[in-house]
Amino acid sequence: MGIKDDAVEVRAQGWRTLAALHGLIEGELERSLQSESKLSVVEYTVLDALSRQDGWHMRMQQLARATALSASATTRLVNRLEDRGLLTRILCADDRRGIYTELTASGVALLEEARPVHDATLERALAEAQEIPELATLVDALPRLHATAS
Amino acid sequence: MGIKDDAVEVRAQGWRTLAALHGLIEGELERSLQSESKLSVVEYTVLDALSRQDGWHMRMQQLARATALSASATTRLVNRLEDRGLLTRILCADDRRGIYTELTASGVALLEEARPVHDATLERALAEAQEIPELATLVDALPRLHATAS
DNA sequence: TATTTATTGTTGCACGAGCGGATACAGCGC
DNA sequence: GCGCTGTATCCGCTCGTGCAACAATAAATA
Repeated sequence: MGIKDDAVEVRAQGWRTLAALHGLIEGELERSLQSESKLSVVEYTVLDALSRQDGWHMRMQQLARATALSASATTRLVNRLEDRGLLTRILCADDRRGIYTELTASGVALLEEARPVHDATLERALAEAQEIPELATLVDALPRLHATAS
Repeated sequence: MGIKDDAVEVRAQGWRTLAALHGLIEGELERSLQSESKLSVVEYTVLDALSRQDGWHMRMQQLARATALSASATTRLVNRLEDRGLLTRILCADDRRGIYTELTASGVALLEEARPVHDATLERALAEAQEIPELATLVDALPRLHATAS
């Protein structure tokens, strides 16, 4: 086993840990968001991303990248949310091929209702993960990624 | 914004980063494994997990936990792999309710063919992620999770 | 200016995977 | 015998994919 093989194995193990933690958290978020706010994790992600965007709007492609979805899945996702009145489509003034998606008032309201649920679940899931030896170190590392500028 | 609110926001941001990196890596793995070995990421995960297991066998429930899948999804997943001759089911001798899944020779062969593809893709995906500022710190942190005992 | 080419987004389709719930049954421990 | 656990199977549902066709607009080029 040379240094090179080690690197491969270290990467693989890191990936397994990442995937395991991701699966755990996503599972819990899915359950709580679904039962409390009738939102899937992706849907929450969209609303949240929009709310953190300047002017609360985003183009379809940005959205597709932010959610790691295909173009058609993104269209349908936005359709679902639009049907529920949580966001609207707006034509870009500058590039009229483009379409902005923008939160509506009730979208903002639902998001603000869901956010505490999301945050609490996240906290709980991370706490659980910390009890699992393989995941604990990653859990510890997460908050250090974006050190708060004191 | 007190200390408490900061913690919430730091967790949320950590989770977004984790999810983004996970999505990126999984997407690339999915494409390369699918095209090179006709395996999905979950399927590869199962084969890999089995290969790293003492005696190369695992019970359905362990598998369900390892893949973050439901019981019924696990059954179907194992069915698919069994139909392709990559693993077999074996009754537990001690607890005859339980079922062990075990790699077959051709399962091992396929895994060994797929592993380099997997590892190379993982390396490439991580390199790509490192180019993305929001993800770079997490990418850097990953290999440090399981420090090689020198 | 007129014509081509590229980009952005939508839609329809066939297909596959996962889910929860219900059901069934065998084997375990008491 | 009884209740619990481990597994399989079936159902209807949702959501994802890739692909191809299409419209509208922008950009490039002749």
